[in-house]
Amino acid sequence: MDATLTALAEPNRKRIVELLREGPQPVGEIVVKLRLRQPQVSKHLRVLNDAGLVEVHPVAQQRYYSLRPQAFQELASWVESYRRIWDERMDRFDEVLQDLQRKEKRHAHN
Amino acid sequence: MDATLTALAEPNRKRIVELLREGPQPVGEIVVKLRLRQPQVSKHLRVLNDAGLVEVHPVAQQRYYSLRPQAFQELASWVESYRRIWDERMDRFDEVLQDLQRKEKRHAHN
DNA sequence: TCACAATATCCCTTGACAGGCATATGTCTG
DNA sequence: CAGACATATGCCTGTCAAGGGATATTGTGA
Repeated sequence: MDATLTALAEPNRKRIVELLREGPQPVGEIVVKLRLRQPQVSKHLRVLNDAGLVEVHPVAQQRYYSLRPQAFQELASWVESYRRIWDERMDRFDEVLQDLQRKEKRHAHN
Repeated sequence: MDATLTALAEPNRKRIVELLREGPQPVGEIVVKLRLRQPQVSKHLRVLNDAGLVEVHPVAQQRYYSLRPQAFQELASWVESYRRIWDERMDRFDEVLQDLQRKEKRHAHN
């Protein structure tokens, strides 16, 4: 999860991921489409691979990279774990805060 | 979204966010609970704030920080936009790949 | 107004990491 | 096996951002 976020935080890496939504692509195609240098693309793919975000399918001398669904599922559930923050009593927290503020204000006036 | 990911990529910042799940907390409490130095916590909170991940409620001389639901909603929908990657025909891509591989293999044998 | 508490900002140093480029590795074809 | 093609790795450099520590800022109570 940590690795996932770090990997996605890099702009070009995120671009690669977005591009891979269209389907598996060989390195050379990513290079052309994103107008990056081949070595950097390879390096970024390495990071993405280590983070489990992509996987490789060698075809002839090309290597097709594709998104690993599992990684996104995990990311999704992590974010989902915050759903109660806004679904459930987010307003409860607000109440508590307003209470605090009122209390302080009264206190200041004494 | 970009800022969101960058903000969450930093380990201590992610810790702060996780801590804030328990509810709004003043800076000093975060300092104690996470055993970080106060200036760094303030700096991280600044980044989180700029990214729209948290918001501030001043109470007396303290400043309560809390999570901003909206930021997490947006993050959630971004991740959700990848759902088709694993929900829908992820296998279609696999088929395509296997086709490619078969084709190449046959070609190699000619 | 003064002293204090809570927090923010500034400056500095250091480490991590991305880009650029040369080159290594691996794979196919003839 | 040679040569070409696709991709990966190594080394170097510059940049950026996080941590440390001192200090500024702001609000609060007496």
